[in-house]
Amino acid sequence: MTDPNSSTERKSRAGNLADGVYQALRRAIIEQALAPGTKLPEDSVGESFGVSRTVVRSVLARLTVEGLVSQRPNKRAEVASPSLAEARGVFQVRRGLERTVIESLAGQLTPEQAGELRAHIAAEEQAHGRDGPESIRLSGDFHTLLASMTANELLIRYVQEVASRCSLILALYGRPHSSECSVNEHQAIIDALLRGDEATAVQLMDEHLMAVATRGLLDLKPARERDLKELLADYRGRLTAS
Amino acid sequence: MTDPNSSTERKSRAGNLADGVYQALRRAIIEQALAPGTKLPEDSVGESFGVSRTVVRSVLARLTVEGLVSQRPNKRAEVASPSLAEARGVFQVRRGLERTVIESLAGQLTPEQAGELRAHIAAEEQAHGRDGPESIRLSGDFHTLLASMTANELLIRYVQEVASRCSLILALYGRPHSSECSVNEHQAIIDALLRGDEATAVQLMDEHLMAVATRGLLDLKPARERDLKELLADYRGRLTAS
DNA sequence: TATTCCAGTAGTGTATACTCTTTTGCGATG
DNA sequence: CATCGCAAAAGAGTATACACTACTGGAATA
Repeated sequence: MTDPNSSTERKSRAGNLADGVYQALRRAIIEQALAPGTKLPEDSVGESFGVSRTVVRSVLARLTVEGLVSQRPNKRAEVASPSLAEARGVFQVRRGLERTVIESLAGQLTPEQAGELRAHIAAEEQAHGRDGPESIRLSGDFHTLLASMTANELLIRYVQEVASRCSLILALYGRPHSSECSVNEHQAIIDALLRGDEATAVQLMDEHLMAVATRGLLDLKPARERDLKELLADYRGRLTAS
Repeated sequence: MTDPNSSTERKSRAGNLADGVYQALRRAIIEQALAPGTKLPEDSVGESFGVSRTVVRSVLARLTVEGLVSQRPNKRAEVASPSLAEARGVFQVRRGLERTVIESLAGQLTPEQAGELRAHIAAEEQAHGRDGPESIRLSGDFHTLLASMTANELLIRYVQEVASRCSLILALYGRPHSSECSVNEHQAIIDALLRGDEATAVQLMDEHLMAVATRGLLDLKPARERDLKELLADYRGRLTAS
């Protein structure tokens, strides 16, 4: 073992290290700690988390499938930087997917689920001021929370995936805090949903996503260069974090 | 190397063995050479293709993501056997996805693309009689062909994925040759598409998918037991096949 | 000085070795 | 005869070793 146990990482009986590293790396990318284009050599990432290349390799493969990392044969993996064309494609798919979510949820929500949604919105409002990674994540989580209520495994996975990709896209092309302004829109959507007004809900969601897409379109990012290990330092340790 | 070169496998300069094995295994599953529930131990599969567990591992991971294989920690991987609930979920997602495909294609097809589609339909009619794996595959390929014309990478991937899953599902729950009867439906869809009649095309596609879904609902499959390596024998060799 | 070539280095692709978990088969025991 | 337990075998999780590819920088050359 390269590094028996460092700081706070202690996952009862390890089963798969991969999952932990996956979560951490994924968050690091989505929360924009790792800018698009950042190189991710297998060894370096492995050292950062204290695992071998084998593990990192599988994680990178997974993230590649999800479009957060791009990998070409014999080349170092890097944080993906989707083109504008790809970005448009992702948003188009997302609209279709979330339409499906709405359709299967309209008028079907239990009171508990309604409560969960309201609580989430409250949290979003709370984090409204701060522009930290928190706010970015919460905004995306609204959509995955909604999706998770469909109990449709595949739909959930797909929505998660497009939501992740969108975070990355907004990081690349979006204005600094473009995500914040959508809290009311979220609110309006669940209102329609709870009324059972499917048509309106579908339309609101569609408009919301269009708005999010068009809100992000400028800003090329200066993207300060920092050391990879330093950037990842915050993400080891909490391997099972939220 | 365990097995330097066996029979016809010669991929110029190998780059990634994984891709070849992936294609082969995927086809084996989709064409129902490997029945749902078939165990896929890493070593055995590796021996079948003359590659190491490392490679097989990555392939299985990939197929797991795509829902063709299911893997639980410390358990042997096996060909997935989705539940009816999951099956329904897949079809629901598929409908949403293909709706998006139609929407972005209506009235946008070039003459060449139209020709390609017609050619495909012709091939489907040709294979109509034989119930071989050929027919199963062609039927699914219609949808992926259509998707590929959107030039939306993500949409293409998702459609491919759901189409694969659906093949598996029909293998599990469908009647023997349920896929054949849909050639006319395919025809009607591209007709509407070429006319630029988006609304009709969307509706036809939706009905088509509903029909495919409901056509498959009975038959639990006897599933003859055969030796894994024997089953896979046909699939090695042609690592870059169509 | 600019350019080409080559060696050294960094990094991926693949195989294999080792450890730990799960399964399996068989003998002891009720 | 059933079943419980345990040891051997099978298999997954992980690390590492080695081979091959791609990048880098500098020396030799024009």
